[in-house]
Amino acid sequence: MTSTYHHGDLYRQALEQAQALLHEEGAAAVTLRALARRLQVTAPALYRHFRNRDSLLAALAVHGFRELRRQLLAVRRDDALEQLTGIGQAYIAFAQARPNLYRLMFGGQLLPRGAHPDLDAAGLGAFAVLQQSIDDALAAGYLNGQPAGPLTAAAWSLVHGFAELTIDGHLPDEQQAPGLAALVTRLLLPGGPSSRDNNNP
Amino acid sequence: MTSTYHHGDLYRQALEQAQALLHEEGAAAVTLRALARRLQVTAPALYRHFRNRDSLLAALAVHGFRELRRQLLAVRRDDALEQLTGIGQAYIAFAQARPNLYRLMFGGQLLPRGAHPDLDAAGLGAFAVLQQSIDDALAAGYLNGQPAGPLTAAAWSLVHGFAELTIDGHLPDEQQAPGLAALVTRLLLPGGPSSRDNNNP
DNA sequence: TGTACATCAGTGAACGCGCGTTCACTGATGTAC
DNA sequence: TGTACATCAGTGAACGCGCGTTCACTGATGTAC
Repeated sequence: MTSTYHHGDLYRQALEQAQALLHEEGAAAVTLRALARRLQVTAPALYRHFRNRDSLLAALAVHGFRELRRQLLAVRRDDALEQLTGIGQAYIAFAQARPNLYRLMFGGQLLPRGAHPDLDAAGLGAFAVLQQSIDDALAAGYLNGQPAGPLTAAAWSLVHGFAELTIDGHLPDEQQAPGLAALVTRLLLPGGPSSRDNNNP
Repeated sequence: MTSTYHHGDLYRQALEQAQALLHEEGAAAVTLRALARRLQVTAPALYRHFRNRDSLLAALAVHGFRELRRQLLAVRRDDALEQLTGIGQAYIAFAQARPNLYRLMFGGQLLPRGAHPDLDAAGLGAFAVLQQSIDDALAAGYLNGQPAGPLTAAAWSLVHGFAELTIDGHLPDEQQAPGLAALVTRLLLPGGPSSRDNNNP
């Protein structure tokens, strides 16, 4: 029992510690050896649970996308337009709370598309929530009936761009980011924030 | 003369080949040794021209920001609103033409803010062009007089987000990206593309 | 114009590092009878 | 209930790799007189 042989829980603990490592030091620091040190286990032991380093990273990203989807699904507002902006803000909050995870998920360099089918599916799962809420807003008569495709691309671009710019410190006034996020997500709406209440259908 | 001693032009050629290496294989592949191989020179020779690897990468990013600024300044449209969307599209085109350079410039992990003053200044120089064109659009009575700060953040988020999503292959319909970029940059405008011509001041 | 010499910009060998991964192994666990 | 044995999940040593960087050096260049 005191022996570390047959740890019993290594897979779960490895994922947990890999998430911590990613959060604290970024994707480049998530090496099998560093993870093994953290788990007080030899590095080859990890090969019982992960095919190689790449699939460890892919597993982290998959978990990230599923958690993102969960958080977006948790947003519940009565009005379809409020729902849409709420989802946008939840999206931004997710990225700001876990910048290194978010970079791994969207970095593009570390995890080439197509190499990990699970990963692609998990990404689409998160994307679908945003897409649905745009469809709902359109069905409710909002957004001037603009075509859904470009609208979705624009909405996603806006929140993704804002998230990345803030977590990388590129926006000058980052200190006021919370309020800024709300304003920014509303700017996409017809007429902008100042006219939101008096000229919608 | 046939000797490689006193190459004479190593700094310029090193920058050039480093740009090529970055473009072809990404920032991780820009190592001093790989660059030296490409230049048919020993690695320590590069230390005559760059303090270390990090400042080589910083030099690449600085050149990137200056080129981006140049391309944004080259946009010239009569109407202030056309100017703004033109700049947005030029921005997106820059990122799509040099994805690896763009990732290096905005990656955030590779080159921490504050470590390279030249780099921060070059970044602000590019940002200023976008900011100016928003100020101009506001002065011309466009954009419903919304506050310039959030507007600038939103505009930058939109083009940055769209650029990143497309170069990383995250947008489903990437094949139609050229037309999509035009549509997306117009969505920020009051009323969206369909009503752009008939309800502006 | 010629020569001594300082300086500049390369070379070649070497350092230590951490990494992913493979290999033969061994101790712990669970199962069939 | 006890035992033989297959299987599972670790260990420890080792491999080869490419990297950034330092060091003492040397060949080429330019300048002062």
